[in-house]
Amino acid sequence: MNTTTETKRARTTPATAQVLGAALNLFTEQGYFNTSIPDIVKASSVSTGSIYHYFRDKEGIARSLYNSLVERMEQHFSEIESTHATAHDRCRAVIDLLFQLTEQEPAVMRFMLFSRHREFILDQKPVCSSRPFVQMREMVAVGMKQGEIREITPIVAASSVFGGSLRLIQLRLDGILDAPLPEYLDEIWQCSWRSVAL
Amino acid sequence: MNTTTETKRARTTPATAQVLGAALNLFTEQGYFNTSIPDIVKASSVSTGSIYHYFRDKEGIARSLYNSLVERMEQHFSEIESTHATAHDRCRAVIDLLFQLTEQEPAVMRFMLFSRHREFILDQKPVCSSRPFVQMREMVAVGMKQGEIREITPIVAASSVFGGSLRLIQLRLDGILDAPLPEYLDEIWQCSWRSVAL
DNA sequence: GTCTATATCCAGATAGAC
DNA sequence: GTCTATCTGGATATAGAC
Repeated sequence: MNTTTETKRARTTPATAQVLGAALNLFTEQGYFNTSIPDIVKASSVSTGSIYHYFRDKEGIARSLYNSLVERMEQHFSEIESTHATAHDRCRAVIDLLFQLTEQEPAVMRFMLFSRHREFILDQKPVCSSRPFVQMREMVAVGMKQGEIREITPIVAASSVFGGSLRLIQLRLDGILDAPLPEYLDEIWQCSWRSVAL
Repeated sequence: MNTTTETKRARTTPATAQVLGAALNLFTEQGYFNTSIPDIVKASSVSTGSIYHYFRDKEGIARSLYNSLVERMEQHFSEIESTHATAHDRCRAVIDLLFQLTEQEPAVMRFMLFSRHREFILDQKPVCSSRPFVQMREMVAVGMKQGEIREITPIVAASSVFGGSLRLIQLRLDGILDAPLPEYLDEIWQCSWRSVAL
């Protein structure tokens, strides 16, 4: 499938998948710059030559990783938009998803949300401008138009709805929170929604 | 002043101040790892030899910078605690301060809040565990004990009170917000407080 | 396509005169 | 204390056999 109009991203072979997996772990555990190609070679069991065959350079690995994760998040959010009708339900579902993802794949969340991509991926826009974040802000904006959410500056509303949860995710990833995030979902959501509801 | 019990931090000479200033700008503009010692030499007009004389190594520059900024923030917050009596007033004052600092010294905020210190300063605890962040959580905890804030999990309350504002700071630093942060203070504070008030 | 061996570069760090 | 000149390691990236 999808053999036509290949969008200049590397195909997925077993080897590339291994490299991307190893890179994700190393990048999030030690940071991009503390991870050398030899490190990735060891962790992925793929040789230097093959790595450079699939990815133009080290940055290419990070770029490929980032793009695939953003795309995956986009699809999740679109799914949420199509299965939930109100801003209330959509935003809650987003937070629920992010909390679950954080527990199941902490490295993914760490890389997506808390890496400084612009320091190692050239010409990269800040994460906040990426499609998934735009989708989150749109959910809030729609909710405001439809009278679910108070009339305030849209970006302030969005920050208020998602800010607390994103903060909890960071605390969890930094080891400050002992309990799994889903345990806090009801409480934080109640706070978040109160902050913008009529 | 403070000549006794010097706390193993480098004294402040004109040269060290220049190095720290240059490093702060370079680290926040390009990132720590994209900044070389020669870069700092050029930007600070202090020679390699002197830099290594004052700071053990490159990491030492970052460490010194980080410690001095954390200490400064601590003092700001203690000042706020002693001049404001309620959690409501204290938390609002903290956000007010952070918003102003972001406008006046964006590099300081960028370095404090959004650098991955643990990737380049060894044995560094996550920022969220640093004294200023603890102070912020304490303000909320006290407010809860005194009945200003609903009885919920303390860390959730703190995340809800400060999460939206921290999010706005990030958006502002990433160039997503055009207007200076203080213009949003009233709105975001209203949201934040509603989220936890009785 | 995959591998090993190797070239090249430039970073961090030091030596030692002044 | 400050400087310039220099060393050294290890990183990214390539060459070229298989």
